[in-house]
Amino acid sequence: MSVLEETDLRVSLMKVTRRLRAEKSDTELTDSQMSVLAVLDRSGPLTPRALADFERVQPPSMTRTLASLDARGLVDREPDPADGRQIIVRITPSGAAAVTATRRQRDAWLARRLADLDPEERAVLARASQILRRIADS
Amino acid sequence: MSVLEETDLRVSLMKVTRRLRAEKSDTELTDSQMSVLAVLDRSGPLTPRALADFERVQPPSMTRTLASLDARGLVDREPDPADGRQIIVRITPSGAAAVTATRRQRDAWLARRLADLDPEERAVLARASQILRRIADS
DNA sequence: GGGGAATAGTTAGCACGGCTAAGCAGTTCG
DNA sequence: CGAACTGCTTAGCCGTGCTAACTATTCCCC
Repeated sequence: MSVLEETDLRVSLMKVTRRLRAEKSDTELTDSQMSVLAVLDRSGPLTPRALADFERVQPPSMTRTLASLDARGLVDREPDPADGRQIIVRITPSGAAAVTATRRQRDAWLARRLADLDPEERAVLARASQILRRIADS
Repeated sequence: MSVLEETDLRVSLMKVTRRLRAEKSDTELTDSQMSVLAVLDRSGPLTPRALADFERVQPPSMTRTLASLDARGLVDREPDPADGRQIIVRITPSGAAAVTATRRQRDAWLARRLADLDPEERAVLARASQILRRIADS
């Protein structure tokens, strides 16, 4: 078995991610917008601070992303009745629909590439996906 | 065996790449600047057009990135003696040093994570690296 | 050889999303 | 009560993606 070189893996990761990132269309949400919506869709209502921490972003950056999502009606922002400093961000039905639509569009490029692989290679990527997730969260 | 979902793989890739990107050296090179320098370091002098195509970016974006690298003395831009329309971009010794420094730092972060894996997991990532490279180049 | 088409690079201007600094409102606690 | 802390926002800088439009040069075909 080949030796795993950090540089090789890193370059592969960045290259394929750059390709993925390039696969956008006009109607599509940006990376950060999509990512925030996906978190809200999966985890339920959160505060801006919690979202910023999760995305490893500073609070002002999250404010801007949320303002943009709010303006498009994809999220709601309501004051927290229990703590006047906090805001509760909630995904709207329209936002949830956008998550689904955008995800589908985004996955299309990758799905086409995966379709060209043989089952064993797909299995490798499935396992790698889990391992990389663990690394990213560490 | 788990099913490979495009979304899972895509999110894993983007998450870990985001973490990697955060590991920049003190020289404060951005991802795109670093990427261009790395290409020049590996492939030798290139034209802006060639760099733009390689990075899958429009020429004006590359112009700006190159201007910034030029201003920092990390690349040189000289007219092509053979074709008056073209420019030849060349990495400087200082630019090559920046590549090495950043690469070392990013590899270090990843190397620490890989060290926590067992050999079988590392083998999976080694194979995935090759598969992803092929996908990125497709 | 001359003239239009194509190519290379740039400039201008917009959008977006990182960041820090600073400010305001609300909460906590000595 | 008042000072310190927390949560969010605003203001403003920067990098980098884009398109449109411009200049300069080269190519190619009549």
